[in-house]
Amino acid sequence: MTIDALTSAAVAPDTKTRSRGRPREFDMDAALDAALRVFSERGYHAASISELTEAMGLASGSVYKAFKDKRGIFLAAFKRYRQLGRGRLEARIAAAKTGREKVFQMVMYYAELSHGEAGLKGCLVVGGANDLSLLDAEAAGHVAAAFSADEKLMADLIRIGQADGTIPPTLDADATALTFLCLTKGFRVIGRTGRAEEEMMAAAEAAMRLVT
Amino acid sequence: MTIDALTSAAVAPDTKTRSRGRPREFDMDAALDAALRVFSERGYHAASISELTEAMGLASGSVYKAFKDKRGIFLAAFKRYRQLGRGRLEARIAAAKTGREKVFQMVMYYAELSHGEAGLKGCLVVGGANDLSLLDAEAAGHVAAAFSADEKLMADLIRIGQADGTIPPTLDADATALTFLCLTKGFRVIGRTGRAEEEMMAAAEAAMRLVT
DNA sequence: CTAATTAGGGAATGATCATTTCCAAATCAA
DNA sequence: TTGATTTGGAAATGATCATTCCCTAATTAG
Repeated sequence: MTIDALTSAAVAPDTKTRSRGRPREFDMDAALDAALRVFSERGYHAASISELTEAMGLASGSVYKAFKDKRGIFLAAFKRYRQLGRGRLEARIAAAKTGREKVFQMVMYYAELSHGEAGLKGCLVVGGANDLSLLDAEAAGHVAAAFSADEKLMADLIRIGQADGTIPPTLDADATALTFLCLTKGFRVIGRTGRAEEEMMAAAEAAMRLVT
Repeated sequence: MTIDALTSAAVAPDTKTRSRGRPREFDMDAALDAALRVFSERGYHAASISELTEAMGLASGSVYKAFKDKRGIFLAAFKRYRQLGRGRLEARIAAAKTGREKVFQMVMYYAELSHGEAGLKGCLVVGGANDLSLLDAEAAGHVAAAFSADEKLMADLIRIGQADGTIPPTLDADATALTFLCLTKGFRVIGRTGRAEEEMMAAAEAAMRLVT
């Protein structure tokens, strides 16, 4: 599934095309960054429209011009969160040379997001899985797609390592990819309780035994 | 921290001592089981008092006689959830002979909770970490204590394995215990998206490389 | 038996929530 | 310029939420 498929019709407006009428004054990306922060820290249900609008620097009326409803804000913020995160992750992976090192960089990426203050603020995808999986089938689909994308990426990296000789060819790449997926999402859960950087780094290092 | 320390004063009443006045008619444990199901499936904030009281088979007035407030219901349900889960986990571990097998049983315990319908319903501790970590310091403390207890238990099991020769003595028991903790809580997150039993079992098997 | 106490439950209560309405301001099409 | 269109924003709206009140019922203490 592509990330473009994330936005359902009329949930969020076009960011670029010039249309008639008064032009939008606020920066959509900045507003979504603010919204995403509120949703991530407080969770979907505890994030009130007043908190969202205040963080976004907009009146509620303006928000409802730009988004269909609270769910629409969430879905748009979720899409942006995935795009930004995926970009940062891919840049790190590209800089690593071997398959094994790419796997390590992916694990480290999530470990580094999961300690200290950043860790306390949580992950929008993990939060979405908790808050919406049984209540919103479409949102649940986006969450599952985000997990699947990570799982597939990790499986690809493992196979690269198996091809270049840095990961044993005998291990089950798909099963190990799911193990790594659970591990990295678990980092984000444990990170919400406030963990030291050294602890998370050590856990990431220990995890590399999975591909040894 | 002991599990007894979970209940703050006046949050939930004594279950046993006979007092004056009309005796309680409902079964506290059954009511808490119902409440923890609602909290686990819907999350703390999406669980309304009406849903809770309906599931518990009580009127709202009766619930507020037995608990201080919604938070009190949650804390009592959380305490019961931990007690029940810990008991089941310890029974499984006790049945295993070697340290390595005890570790495997602990991983399998969480893997089995994380597939199919049970997996979709989520984990109250993981949900608590997501819903309350930044909003309720006391609840956050209970969540952190639950994680710490699992982490310590896992570290103990690894050391048993290192002592009986089933786990390499060279590996870092504490770091690996945290890795396993993240992994098992990640199981519960991924389980919310609906995973097949075979997938989760394979991921649990693959995870045993961490102690190989 | 009577008074005190506690539980059960349904009907208020007041706060907060998501959403809508309405009007002024800014742009485009003609 | 004029009209249509869209945004910004403050105030209103109606629903839902957690919580309290109040009355009845069941028990214990004396």
